[in-house]
Amino acid sequence: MMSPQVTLKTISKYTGFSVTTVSRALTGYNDVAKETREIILAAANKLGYYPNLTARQLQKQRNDTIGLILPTYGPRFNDPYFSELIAGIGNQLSNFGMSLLLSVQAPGPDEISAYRHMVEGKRVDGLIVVRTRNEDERIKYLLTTSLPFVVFGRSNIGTSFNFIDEDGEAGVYELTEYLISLGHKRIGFISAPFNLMFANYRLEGYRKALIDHGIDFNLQYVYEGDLTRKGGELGAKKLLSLAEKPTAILASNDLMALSAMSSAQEIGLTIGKDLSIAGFDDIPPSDVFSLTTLRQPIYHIGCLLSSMLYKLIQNETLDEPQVLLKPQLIIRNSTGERLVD
Amino acid sequence: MMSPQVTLKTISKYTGFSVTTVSRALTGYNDVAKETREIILAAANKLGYYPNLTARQLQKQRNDTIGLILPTYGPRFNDPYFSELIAGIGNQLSNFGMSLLLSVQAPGPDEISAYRHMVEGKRVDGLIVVRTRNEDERIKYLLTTSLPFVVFGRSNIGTSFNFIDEDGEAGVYELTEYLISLGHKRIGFISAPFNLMFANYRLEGYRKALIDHGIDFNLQYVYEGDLTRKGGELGAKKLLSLAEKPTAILASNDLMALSAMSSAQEIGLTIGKDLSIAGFDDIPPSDVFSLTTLRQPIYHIGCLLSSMLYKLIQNETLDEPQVLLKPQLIIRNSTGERLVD
DNA sequence: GTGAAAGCGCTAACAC
DNA sequence: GTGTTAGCGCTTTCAC
Repeated sequence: MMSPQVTLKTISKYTGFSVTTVSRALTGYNDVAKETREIILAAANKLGYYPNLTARQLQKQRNDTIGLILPTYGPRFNDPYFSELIAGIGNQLSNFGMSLLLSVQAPGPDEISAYRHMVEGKRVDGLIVVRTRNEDERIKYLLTTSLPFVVFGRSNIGTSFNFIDEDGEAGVYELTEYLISLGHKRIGFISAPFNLMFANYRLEGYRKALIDHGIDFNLQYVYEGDLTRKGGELGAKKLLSLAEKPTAILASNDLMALSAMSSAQEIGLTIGKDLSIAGFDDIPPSDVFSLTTLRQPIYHIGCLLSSMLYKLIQNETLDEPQVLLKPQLIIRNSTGERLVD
Repeated sequence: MMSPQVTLKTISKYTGFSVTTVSRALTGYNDVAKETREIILAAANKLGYYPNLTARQLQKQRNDTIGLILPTYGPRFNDPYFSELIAGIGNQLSNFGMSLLLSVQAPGPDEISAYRHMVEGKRVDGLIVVRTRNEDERIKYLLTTSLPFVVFGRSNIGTSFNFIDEDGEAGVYELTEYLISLGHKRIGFISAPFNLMFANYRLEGYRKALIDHGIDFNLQYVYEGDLTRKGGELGAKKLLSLAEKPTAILASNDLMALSAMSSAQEIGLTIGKDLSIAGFDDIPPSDVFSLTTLRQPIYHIGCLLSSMLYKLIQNETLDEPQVLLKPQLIIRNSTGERLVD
């Protein structure tokens, strides 16, 4: 209960062996007499010894902990897939006996402080950066330190770094091409905020597919959404109020796609017939609503991020320091042949 | 860059003052000469000093960190609202200058080890327990330690502890009553796994409302789902294959409600007319699909959990050690008057 | 005001 | 094999 902490010293006094010997016996050194070890183990067990991890960390200059700072805003602004990502990162980490130190910090002036706190306060052995942005200052900062880190996403900072990313461009290209093959010519695009790197890749896939098939890329058909329900709704409204309405709409994430879907239904359109809709992510409800989408193996990405970082921390070199995963096109009923003009 | 760590000693040597004085100047003690402080501050700044948090923790016997162990399984088994909860916990925590140590550990034999690791390894100043279960052993364990902790959810362990929970029973009672008021008499219930406490409260609200309105509580109308899409689908199929089909279905969470909705639509039922459906949580897509549901202020609950725990850690007493929040009934179009027999 | 000394709990180098 | 000593970087008595 409120018992004073049991330390090596306690066991040392109890058994008569020195603190050093106790330490060695407990950490499994083999230059300890078998009998001694047994005595010490028994005592430790009896007294309920558990090593003080902080002390060990200070001594070893290693925390067995990695950091993750979630760039999230207030309520309802969180990607549901962050939990999936964290689950992947965390599960893999526990295989390595490491833990995750997590902070939540909205992008802005305090963000780098949060990074400094972890890095310069020597709280973590490595860091994972997620949701990259244009000229990402977090990455720039980390490059000035010697701390190992891996990034989920790419960024145009002019220096190379270790990352894993989904190939949004290739994915959306394939999806757009699929829509074109269904006869669609006017395809709207509800984008994520342009300062997010993935938004650009996805948009680019869309643009290229259009061009490659002789369709004009027209900014009128692009709406910059905010990744939330609201964004999808506003995007759908704007695109569907154009004189020459799109017959298909692509959204940069499923949440916006789903809400665009619902907006369209409200004004009487039948999805997959009057209007085709597709998203990106394949979050659980997408399946439920038969949304055509691109699946990101987000849990798996989390595992991979942990593994890569762990290797870096162990000073191993990565055989694949930059991984690009192709998302999988999942065709469901929200997309269909162009029937209207 | 790879520069050796700048410590108090470095500054001490650089300025000629003792380590003690440097420490006092930097932590803002006022018994340091103004001039001395300025010299030291300047040096610290110039050398890029940042305190080693691990060392400080060891000395202070305090980590400014709280722990959270996510009881989650593999991919696709994660409640999307965990990210919302974490965002709330984390954001509030940073207001207190504290961080969050997070582990992921599926329920099972290793789970308590994960708790012991945090608690007995003295890695955290307090702990948050989420998703309570019957006879929750995690809580039992924590009660044997002297570590402050708060729980999201209640449990029948026979001892009282600090918690915050949503009043699932009252919520579902109100919702069931609402359905009854619409004329529904045969109401199906897709439950969460019975070992989860919240499942029982919600089921109980349903049961009581039926009884109170003279409707038999019949276990045939209850299906134990697994909280995933699949559970909702199987639940809907089972319930809708009964000889006396329900005219309304309640689900213990939105994800199951949404997939039940979709299953029903597939066999030609119009939601809100032929069949009413309601859920619990109000996750983002629920809004989109006009699902009647009970809203849990999950982000806010996260904030509250942090605040409560912080107070406990500061040795303050809680004026409200056990909080029960009434969820808010959100009526949308998935529920309507009973039209069929 | 400032410094010397001790100690948080642990590990590691070196002796014996 | 085991103990002594030192030290990770910090804070905190206690002198002066």
